[in-house]
Amino acid sequence: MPESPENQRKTLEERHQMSDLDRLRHSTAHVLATAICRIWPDAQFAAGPPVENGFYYDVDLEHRISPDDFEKIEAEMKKVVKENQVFERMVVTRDEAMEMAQKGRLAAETERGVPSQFKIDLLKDIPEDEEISIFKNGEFWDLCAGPHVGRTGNCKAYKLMSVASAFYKGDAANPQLQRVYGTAFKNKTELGEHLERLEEAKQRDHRKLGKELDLFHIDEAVGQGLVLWKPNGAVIRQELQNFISEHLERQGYSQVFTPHIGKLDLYRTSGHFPYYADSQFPPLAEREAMKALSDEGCSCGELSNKLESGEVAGFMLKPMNCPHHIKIFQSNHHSYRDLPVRLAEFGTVYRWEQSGELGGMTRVRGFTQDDAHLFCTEDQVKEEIMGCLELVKIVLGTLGMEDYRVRVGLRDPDSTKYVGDSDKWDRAEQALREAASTLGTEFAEEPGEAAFYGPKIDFVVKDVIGREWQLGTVQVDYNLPERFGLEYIGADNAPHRPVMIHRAPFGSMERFVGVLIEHFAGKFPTWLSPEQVRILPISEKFVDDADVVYEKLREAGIRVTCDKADEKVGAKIRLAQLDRIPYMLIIGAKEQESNQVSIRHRDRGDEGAMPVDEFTNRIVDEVRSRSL
RNA sequence: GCCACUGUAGCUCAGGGGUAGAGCAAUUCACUCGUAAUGAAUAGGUCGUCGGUUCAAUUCCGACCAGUGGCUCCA
Repeated sequence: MPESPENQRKTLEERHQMSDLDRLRHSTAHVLATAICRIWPDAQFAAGPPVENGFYYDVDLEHRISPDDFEKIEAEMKKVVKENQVFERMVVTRDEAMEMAQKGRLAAETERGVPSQFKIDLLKDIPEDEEISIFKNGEFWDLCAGPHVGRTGNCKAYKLMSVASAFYKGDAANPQLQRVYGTAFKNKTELGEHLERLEEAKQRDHRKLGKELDLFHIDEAVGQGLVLWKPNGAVIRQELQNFISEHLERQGYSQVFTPHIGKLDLYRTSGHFPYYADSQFPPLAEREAMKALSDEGCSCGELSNKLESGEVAGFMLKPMNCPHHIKIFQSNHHSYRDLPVRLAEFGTVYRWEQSGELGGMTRVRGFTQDDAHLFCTEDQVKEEIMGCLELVKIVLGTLGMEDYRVRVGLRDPDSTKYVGDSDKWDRAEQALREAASTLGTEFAEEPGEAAFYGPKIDFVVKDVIGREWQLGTVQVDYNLPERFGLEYIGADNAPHRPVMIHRAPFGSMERFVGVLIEHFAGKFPTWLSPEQVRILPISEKFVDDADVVYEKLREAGIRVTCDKADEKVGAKIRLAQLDRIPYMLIIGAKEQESNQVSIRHRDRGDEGAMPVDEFTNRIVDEVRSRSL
């Protein structure tokens, strides 16, 4: 997500409000720097702030730090901590600070032949009226606004986590530094708990579970970021789509289907080509045009120019569904009485994400949005948005995802990059605000976060590693109706321009299911479980009885299998547990005699025996009500 | 796209200049079993791809592809 508060300069006052834990982490960053500088005296340090769960320090260094070095660095840090150096604040003038930096004395233990280059640069960024301070711990002096803990001895529970690279000041034009991440806590117990949480999080990583539970596969031969939904994953997706579709029907949506490609001209009209060409798959040129051009000896570069200028016709994999839906809307005349028109589609789109950004199902190159476009009058905007939010609320509520953040993205008052007149914006922003306040959840208004074509509401959830993912979104759009010249006839018998609303409660099926896997740690509620019941006959003698039960459940529409393997029941249970199957039905001599099944639930354990019909009713009910 | 690390059996991983090894899974056989692993046998791999160095490369080097952690980006 784009927010990067650490890049924004904090005022001294803000810094002094730093929490005790952040203070400790920041001091630990200095301890880290001290250690690195003892081991590699040529180290040039940039910034070393506290971050969520820890801290980092950016350093430029000949030696490439690897995790193998951590032991050595931590050992040196331990010495610094043991020395129990006092963190001493010293106020200096700008000139004095600059002199130290020139001598290489900053972020170092001695003067060096080379200047402390990044510190010089950072010094230049300090506002004229701000006090400049140096923090010293032992011989390690650093340009630093603080604040710090009293002594290095306070930093006793820390661990280096990873080393990565980062552009200096987050600008891709700047050189890359080595960023050493660490975590630090008040004491070893809290550190241990944190590390344990991380370990648990790793266990529920959707990439790991996706493989173990056979949900999806990404194959090199198919392509990066292109998800293959395996049978188990497809069940989950289909159930979710059915669930949404039910609610779409209730809310008066019409479902449509559209192709995966469209003519370049369509995207010229929408403004996506060639303006956003970098984030799209390259265009598909028509075969005859390609042949004619290659006969002329036209190069690839020329071809792409011709595609761009429109001299050569071509198609594009759709990066979004809007233009197709717009064309459906435009294929009829519309009276104000028809509005709102709500067109919904599970539409697959393709975007050329940078390769380094791809990962699992949460960031992919082809994905299916649970998309819809609403065409309505200005007056209907608020009500329609409320309808959209209602849907998001139902969806997240049904899945027990209560831990989300709502962002209302408004326009940046200073900017002129927005389309549409400001009256409309004011009204739309107000409508969003009012709609959001009906959610019953706190929401944050974020000026500047609006799209250029309209304000929006986003739902953001955190994954297990603490990364935030935008899922559902509701966006008002003034741009596309304008570009495509959309119209409806009003009560005054004159043409009017409708407002368009984009909305996707899940965002994308891929990302949503990825987040859902982690949310449930693979233990999907029964209605979503690919396999809802597994029958476990105790021995070969009972497979006939198992078959009878199997047929009954199948007829009731339950996804059931029977484990006829030549194994002990303990082993079968273990397997079923690992597969996160909600219900195990055990059938042996006892059950045969009493004509019952013994039920074991993956979390609740042995639930005793009951007649098959009773169990069937129970589970059918559980599935129908989509209970958690 | 950038930096770093990684790529060995279906999965998890060990090994290492002289054409490869474990556990689980798979297959077969025996056992007919009561709430998280019965035992035995068998089979399974151009060691990511392509080049280079070498008498010899899976091992060393390079490029590419892919994954992971970050950075940048995300209409």
